[in-house]
Amino acid sequence: MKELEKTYNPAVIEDRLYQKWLDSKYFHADAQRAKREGKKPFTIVMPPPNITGQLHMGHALDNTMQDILIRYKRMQGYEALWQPGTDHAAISTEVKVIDKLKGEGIDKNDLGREGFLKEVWKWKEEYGNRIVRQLHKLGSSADWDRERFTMDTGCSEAVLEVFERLYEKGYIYKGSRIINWCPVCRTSISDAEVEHEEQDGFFWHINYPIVGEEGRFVEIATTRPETMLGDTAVAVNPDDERYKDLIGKLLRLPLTDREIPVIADAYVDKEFGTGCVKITPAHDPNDFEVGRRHNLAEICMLNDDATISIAGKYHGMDRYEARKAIVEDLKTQGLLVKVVPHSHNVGTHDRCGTTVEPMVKPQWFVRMDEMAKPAIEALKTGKLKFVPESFGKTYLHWLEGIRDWCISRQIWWGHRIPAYYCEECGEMTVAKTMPAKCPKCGCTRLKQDEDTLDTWFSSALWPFSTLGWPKKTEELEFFYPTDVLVTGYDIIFFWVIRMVFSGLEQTGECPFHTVLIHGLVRDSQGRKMSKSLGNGIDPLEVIDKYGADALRMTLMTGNAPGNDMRFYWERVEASRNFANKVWNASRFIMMNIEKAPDARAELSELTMADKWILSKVNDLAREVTENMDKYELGIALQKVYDFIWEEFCDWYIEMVKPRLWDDADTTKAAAIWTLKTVLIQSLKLLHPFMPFISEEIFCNLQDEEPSIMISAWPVYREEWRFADEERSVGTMKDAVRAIRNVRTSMNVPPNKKAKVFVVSANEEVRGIFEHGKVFFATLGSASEVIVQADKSGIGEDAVSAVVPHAVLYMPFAELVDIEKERERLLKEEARLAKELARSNGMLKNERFVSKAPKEKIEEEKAKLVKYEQMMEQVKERLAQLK
RNA sequence: GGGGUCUUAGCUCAGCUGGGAGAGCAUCUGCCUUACAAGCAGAGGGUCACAGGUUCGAGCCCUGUAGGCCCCACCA
Repeated sequence: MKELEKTYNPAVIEDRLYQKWLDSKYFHADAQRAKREGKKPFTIVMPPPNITGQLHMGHALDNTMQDILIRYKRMQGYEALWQPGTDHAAISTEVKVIDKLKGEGIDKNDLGREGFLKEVWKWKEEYGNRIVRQLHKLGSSADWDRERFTMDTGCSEAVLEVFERLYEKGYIYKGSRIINWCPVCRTSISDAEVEHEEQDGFFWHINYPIVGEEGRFVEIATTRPETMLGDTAVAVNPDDERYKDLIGKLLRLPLTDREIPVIADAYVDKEFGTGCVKITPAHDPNDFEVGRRHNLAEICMLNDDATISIAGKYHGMDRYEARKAIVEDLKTQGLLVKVVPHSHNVGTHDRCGTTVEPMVKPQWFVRMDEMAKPAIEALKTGKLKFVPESFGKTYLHWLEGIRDWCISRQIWWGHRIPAYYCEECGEMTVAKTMPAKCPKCGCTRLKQDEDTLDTWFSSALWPFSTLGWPKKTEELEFFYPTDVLVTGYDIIFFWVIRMVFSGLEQTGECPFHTVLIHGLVRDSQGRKMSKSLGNGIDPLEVIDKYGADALRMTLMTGNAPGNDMRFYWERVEASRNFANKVWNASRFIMMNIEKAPDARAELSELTMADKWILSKVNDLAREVTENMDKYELGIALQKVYDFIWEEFCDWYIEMVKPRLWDDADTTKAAAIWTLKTVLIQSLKLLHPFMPFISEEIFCNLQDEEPSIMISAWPVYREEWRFADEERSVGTMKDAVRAIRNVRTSMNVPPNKKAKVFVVSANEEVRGIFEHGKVFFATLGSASEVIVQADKSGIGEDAVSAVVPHAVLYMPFAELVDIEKERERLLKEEARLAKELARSNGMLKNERFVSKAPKEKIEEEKAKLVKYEQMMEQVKERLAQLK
């Protein structure tokens, strides 16, 4: 056992302990060993952070929650695997490396595909592990020996396997369809990657002249006038009486030499706008559908960088530049009817914020209709659960309206699509490796598809690809399906849903049974932490200043699943203070153990107080376990906190002090044994939340076990249940509080000790107070405690306090203020009267007595008796004071 | 347009299956009491958004209203 410093200093302890845990392989899960030892698996896959990432508060929260669950289950005797790894983060990484190269004066295209990829891998080697090291600082007990990367050989193999399987099943197809295009990143993106934001814009009303009818026009309204260059029709509702005669006629498309037809389609809303809609099949998702229904041409009028591709005046202009010019020209020609302010939704790319352009391009898609079904079923049958449950609705809602998933990206960093084209006949072959020759014409010149896969395609396989799938590994067999997935509500669509349908499709199993959702960590004003606002708080800074335990505790207290939270430094301080409290209580206990290193005690030798606290910590273990099992981590931590600070430190330790100070006390050994036992139990319950401080104290406190993290989680023990002692100490606490109250209200200085008379007609109660005498000295500044059945020997100059079943008298002679005491008693009388009224009201209510459960009625009756007795005492005392 | 969620002490938030309103911070009053002033003891402070309903009993369940936040959605 070592001497501990006076204040807790996390900095010197945390790195050392983390290294010890790593060296001891405590984080490592082993299927073989587990099977040998008959252990059951408990598995969590870590959401792989991007290799471009830096640890932020979201990661800190996410990983703290996972670590808590993993440490808890590990202590419960499960073979707990926390599978870590990183994500290649396709677009994010590519953009980052392009930027870096740009800074060095290098253009991506000059390097070529091979050269560029080399640069990205170099970048990954250099920076890709940064976030992993940062996760270490947090205390994450992930199995780093199994760390994976979405583009390592195994995960890539899984990607190829899945792609091939889905292609052969017809679930993956290539087609020319309308997709979201990011003109800055120059790639397609999926629907989920588009963020909609409300923007103020305009409605431009434009006249399209009717061919052959001089002076007659069709008025359309648009928010994107430049797209008219791609118009191939104007549509009206077939039932719209106003335009019936127009259907089939031709219009002259202004600013072009083209003529376009008026068509009828039910998609058009008669009530909205002018009732006439310009149709641009190549640049609007609705128009695209209309166009396909009517066999309209799809005229692409934009280049990949959103400049105008159509030959003529506007060629090469940026889309917004062109918009201005076109509006100007229409005005000049007198075709612009009016401009109306109009706010509408604009889609932007979530990575770069650029307004996306819908475009028709040949892309790869995953058909979703069939695969969505089992994923929906999984939730409905309870195979999959969300915590909190309400997110299940979000999940269902999205799956039920799901559209095909665009998986191809026009970037280089990522898994290249395993499709090969014959340069001779154009035949396409999908295969894991390049075929030796074209299966159709036998030509040996084949070329791989240029596109790569959406980064979420590989992370969708994460729960099983990391365990060796498609190989039937021992790990996969033992640890899969995993148990809990912890993540923020913001990536349910991106990731959770895709993991579920991929897992069900490829392995036949739901990849996890529970999805534990957390919210966002916001700044103190409730704003999202963001780079642009500069309001982010670096978790590493918090760890530096206050320790990882304090950060973890801050993130876990007062936080319910799925709810956002705000970050306050004051809360970190409160957490740090708690760590210090634990530290000092332990220091106190160790000092006393040193004085009596061999203290041991049998349960029968324990005093009332010892049994009380043992019983309390026993209850705590049961309750905390229940909360943990229900994922109520915040509540569990709150209970541990309250127990340690209030019950253990403020009450028990104080109660025990006189026994420790008295060399002749025969119950000293029992006290020391109890202190140590209760502390160890508390530390174990605290460990998942605050792993470092609990480990440090645990190891200093005893030599039998090497680490708290592999010690056994406390279970409820019948022999530690002491209901009588819990009640008795409850009575004692009431009495002590009453004494303190009286003293404070009389302004009695703490150093002025006073005799306390306890008067109770109840023999049992007198017995309790006799037992409790010891700790009245420190807790109630009592110089002496005299327990008796009546008031004999107590002078008129004593102050009184009524507690259940007893009245306390303190002779303060010169300090006594009859008026003040009367005030206190009257206040108490009023309070009791209220309680009695409530209690009586309930018990006299026939319907309550006949319908309420028995134990509730009994409970109420007991309260009534207690209050009646106290009321009697108060009245008696008041009468005396007259 | 659809869905979700929130409204509880001055501030930030807990409150598990309905059974006497809680925490942290802040405020006020005493204390350097031999583990801890990052502490100890005490105090004040709430028509649990509003209106109905179910129930013996509602912060909790149901309906509606108001306000806030979020997500989804192809009204040009």
